[in-house]
Amino acid sequence: MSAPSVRVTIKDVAAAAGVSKGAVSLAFNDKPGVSDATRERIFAAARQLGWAPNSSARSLSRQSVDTVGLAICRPARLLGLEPFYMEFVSGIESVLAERDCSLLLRLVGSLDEEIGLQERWWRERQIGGSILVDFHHEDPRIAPLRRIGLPAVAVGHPSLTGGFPSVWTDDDAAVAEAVRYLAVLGHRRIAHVGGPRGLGHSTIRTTAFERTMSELGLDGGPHVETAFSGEDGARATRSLLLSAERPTAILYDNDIMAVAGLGVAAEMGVSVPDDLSLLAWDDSQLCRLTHPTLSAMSHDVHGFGAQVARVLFEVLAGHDVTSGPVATPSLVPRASTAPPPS
Amino acid sequence: MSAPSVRVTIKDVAAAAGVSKGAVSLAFNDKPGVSDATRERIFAAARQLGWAPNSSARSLSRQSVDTVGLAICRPARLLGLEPFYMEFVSGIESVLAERDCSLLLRLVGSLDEEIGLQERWWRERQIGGSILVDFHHEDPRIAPLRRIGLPAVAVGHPSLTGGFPSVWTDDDAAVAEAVRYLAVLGHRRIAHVGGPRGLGHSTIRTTAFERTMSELGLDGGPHVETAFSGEDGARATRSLLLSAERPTAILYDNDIMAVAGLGVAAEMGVSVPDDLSLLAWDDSQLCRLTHPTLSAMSHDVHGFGAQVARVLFEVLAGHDVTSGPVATPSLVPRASTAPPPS
DNA sequence: AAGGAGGGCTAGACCGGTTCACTTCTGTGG
DNA sequence: CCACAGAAGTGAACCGGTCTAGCCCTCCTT
Repeated sequence: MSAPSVRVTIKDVAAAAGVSKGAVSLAFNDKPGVSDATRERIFAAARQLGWAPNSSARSLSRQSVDTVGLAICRPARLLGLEPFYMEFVSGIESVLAERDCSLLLRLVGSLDEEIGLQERWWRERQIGGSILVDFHHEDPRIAPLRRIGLPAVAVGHPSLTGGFPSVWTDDDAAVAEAVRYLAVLGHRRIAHVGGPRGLGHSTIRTTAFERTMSELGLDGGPHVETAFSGEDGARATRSLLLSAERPTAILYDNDIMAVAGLGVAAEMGVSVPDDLSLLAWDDSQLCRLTHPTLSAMSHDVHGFGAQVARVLFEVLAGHDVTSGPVATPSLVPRASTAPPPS
Repeated sequence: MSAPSVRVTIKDVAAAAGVSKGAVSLAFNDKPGVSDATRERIFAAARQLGWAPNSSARSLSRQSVDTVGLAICRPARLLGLEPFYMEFVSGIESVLAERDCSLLLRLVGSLDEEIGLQERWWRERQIGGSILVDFHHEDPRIAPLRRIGLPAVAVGHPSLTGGFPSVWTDDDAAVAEAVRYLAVLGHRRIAHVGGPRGLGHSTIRTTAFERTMSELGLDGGPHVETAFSGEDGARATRSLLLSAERPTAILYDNDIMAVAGLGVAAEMGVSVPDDLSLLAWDDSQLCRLTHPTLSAMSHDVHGFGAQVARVLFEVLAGHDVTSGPVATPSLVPRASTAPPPS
């Protein structure tokens, strides 16, 4: 009664259908060379035996794999908190699934570890290509991974991705929109709680922040670097609120830090949005659950992931790749932003 | 200059080292039959050619795969929010990585879709085994997956997992602890915001809640069913706070709903913890970021994932499996719980 | 009726490893 | 000096598919 542990192979199906292995292969790959009647007979036999082609054998002989890799390099405790990645992964998968492809996911502790992993994956032909995320300045992954010829698509601005075809969000424009919005509300002392300087998109956002501030004739607002954790966001907010030139608005680089900022404001008796406006990035459900609800720069992370996957398939198909930005994050005003106290 | 797209195989390495394919295989698998000197020569040749064994070829001839599957069935938007899964996955991977194993992750939309996926994975020999999560009552996955003989470990109480070896947390005991704690503080009207009834561990918690309440001689506190989303948590909290018999304490089944509950209390001018105590489940960083900080039932999710992976390896090795619970979640009191108003 | 085209199908090489039966060589005990 | 054990290494079969060259047949053309 237990599982028939006999391994059923293409040969068994062929025998059952009274044809050769080759015919079965043709039928299962939708290729011409078998009549409709035979094809049906083959499918029936396969169904009855519960056979599906062995994927190792298939990729061995096809010389190709239908798996793509994704390594994410952040401490797990942080990752769990950022809704971004799960949503991103689900976008990737929505496209992979259409093509019967799988995603090999790995959380790594450092970029060097990632380099080793990607190299191994590629050399062992475990993956057909990879998605590279979180680019740093002068990213150390670029040289070795290009050298081994790993087909990949990079998530990040082309200025960071060292020649890999890439997909990115126009953070520069989005930051500008965020800052201008706060300025229009009347804020003049605007602070920015950003990510670590090494991380490419953090730098882009920080630069955009400073540029926009000076374009608006506002003295460069204070900028604090963090590692994206909630604790960091709380610490940064606390120190900003205690500073002599206390800002009237704070722009955060993710939503978890903004939530933390809201907590700190409450703790210090600073009223949001009356005394202080907060603006989050990476809008997630979280921003709608707090009181007051958080205004945020929102974007379609699921669609972002899907687009990345689509471009990867272009790369794998050997097509000319269409690097390009996805839709720019746009402002969703909620209850955490208002004119500054007069 | 571009990547030397020549495929280097074991034959090339053998030639370079002046031995046969077999010798290279022995060397790379740490098997006796080659001298230390030869072994070194082989490694040197491999290193120089940048060779690593092709994983498809290897699993084809070994008749085994070093990949395990995990399908998670929840809407992506929800998933992103629950820190639980990322942390859980990272725990799984910490064990897989030690054994050079990979995780195939897929987000699915329904249990039926998962059944199809797991069957395909297994029949195509893409995975050597699987991790099954989120068991429902009379879970429809059990019968078909047992029938095809998929080696798997289940995450959930044995009463739910239909004979699959399993790992679980003792939610019953944890709920009892939570309720008793609130009772000791003096609360008598305690409410429970739980998950959907179909979901196994939700039912266990709900039952435990009701049992403990009656053991303590408290009239069965109101229980609300939700789908685990923040919006659900907000809605549930709102209706509880508006009810005639307004509870003085609420126990939530995850942390995101507790955060939402906190927002609703603030919005309605109900002071936490003075007028209302809140207790969260699945303690994450989030619980420390709000104001007030959230008391929670905390457990080591990373370790949970790791233990699940270890048991899966037992299963794969054909050993007798050691099903068993992991450490029971324990209460971490913070600022959201206090005695009820007198 | 001969020649050609093309559909349907098969045999067998091949993908890149692992493994097993077997050979060769070296040292060892009787 | 021979028998024998064990270590080192080889050659070929095998894993389960894909794919190409080629065979047979039917139908069409002239």
